[in-house]
Amino acid sequence: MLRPEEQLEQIKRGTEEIISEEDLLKKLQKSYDEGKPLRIKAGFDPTAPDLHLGHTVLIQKLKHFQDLGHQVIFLIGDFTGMIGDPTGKSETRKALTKEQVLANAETYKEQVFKILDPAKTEVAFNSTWMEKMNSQDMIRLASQYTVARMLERDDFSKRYANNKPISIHEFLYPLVQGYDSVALKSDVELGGTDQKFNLLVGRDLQRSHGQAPQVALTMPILEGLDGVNKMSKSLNNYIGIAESPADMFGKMMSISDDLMFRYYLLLSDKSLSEIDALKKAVAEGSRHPMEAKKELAVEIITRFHSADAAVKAREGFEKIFSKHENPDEMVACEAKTDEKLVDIIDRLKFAPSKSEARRTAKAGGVYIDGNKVDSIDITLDKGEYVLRVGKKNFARLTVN
RNA sequence: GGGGAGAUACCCAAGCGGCCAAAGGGGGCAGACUGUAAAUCUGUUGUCGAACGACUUCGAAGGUUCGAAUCCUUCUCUCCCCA
Repeated sequence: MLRPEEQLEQIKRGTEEIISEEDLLKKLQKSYDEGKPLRIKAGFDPTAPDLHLGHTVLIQKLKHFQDLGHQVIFLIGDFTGMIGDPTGKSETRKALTKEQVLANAETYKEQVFKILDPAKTEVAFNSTWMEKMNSQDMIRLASQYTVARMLERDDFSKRYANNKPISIHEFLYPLVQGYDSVALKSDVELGGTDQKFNLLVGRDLQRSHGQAPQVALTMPILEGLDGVNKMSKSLNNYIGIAESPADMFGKMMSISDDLMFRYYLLLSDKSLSEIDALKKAVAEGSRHPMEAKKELAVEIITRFHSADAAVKAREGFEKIFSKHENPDEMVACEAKTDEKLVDIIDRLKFAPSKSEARRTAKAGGVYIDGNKVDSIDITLDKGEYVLRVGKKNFARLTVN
């Protein structure tokens, strides 16, 4: 085991805030002296079954703890998922059904073990203890916090100020999450910066239950592909870790240069000094930003797929977008001479509706063998064609 | 419990009897320019239909009217003030 100071150095990398560093060092020291691993908790709301790079910022940090020999607890908030986390939301979330929550939790586990070692990870569900609580217990828990303190929370106070509804049950969310820390006797809890409030509630509740308060460690929130909003499935600005190498590569290349360095900082395994050097080289013009971006894409794809897949994704991308050639693999589609092009596009689901397909064509986004087609209310003669709709949709079309 | 305001398309937001498939902005999509960058500019943005057009949509259900997002009734939801 590494010495506490060295451990702290590794843990600190990339973190937003540690409350408090002093507490953490003490806990690390104690763990070191007694040879007892710390209990590291991170909770996940099972609303989104597909993990994306935004989630991995945190999971990577869990991995760091795991590699240092500490006990990682992957907490699935199946109970809280039925409440719906109000964090960062401008509106009340819809509650999930029990079935949805459990199904989502399964997919979660599968994906998270691409990063964490399943043998060294404790998986917990907060319904285990929450469902045993009766109404009295719940009220007792609720009595430990005040409305004024709840309203200190940024998203609550904003909603309150903007005349937006806040349901009472949303106040329970931070309390339950805090109580999870009591139930798990966690030493450290990890979360995004938006979780800071919830993590701190955990400290308070632990204290009032006679436990040493956990250290709250927050990680920065990863911006989505738009570079503004946080990466999330509902905003459709994410890169899913289960996505194909080609999709990952394409999405990675579409981010701005500024965002690329942000991604380097939070996602790459490169050391901080390497990243700084790269930034400098790009600023001086000795490195092309596109090259740096491709490298990052390759690194990420290698992590979730393989080095081989990453190289192939890069080659495929260069072929289509740099050399303007057709991709190696295209959807094959057969059609008859009397089938209209609109219907073929509709059948291939290259557009959400036929009207949309017509609009795309009118805007010049439909190509046959590289030539723009302005009307898609046409039929094709017998033969082989390459159909392209928009930037990404290609099909090998056989008309007979 | 009493009084007031409100619910419009993916989001914000105008419209307050026909000219409303519904202004404007954001976002999305496509094009130009590029590094599939970003920024900028242009077009477009309910569905079906080649097109004339037809159909569905302004919280929900009824009603008035030749005609309703707009008026009336009931209901659902939200916010504010007072208790």
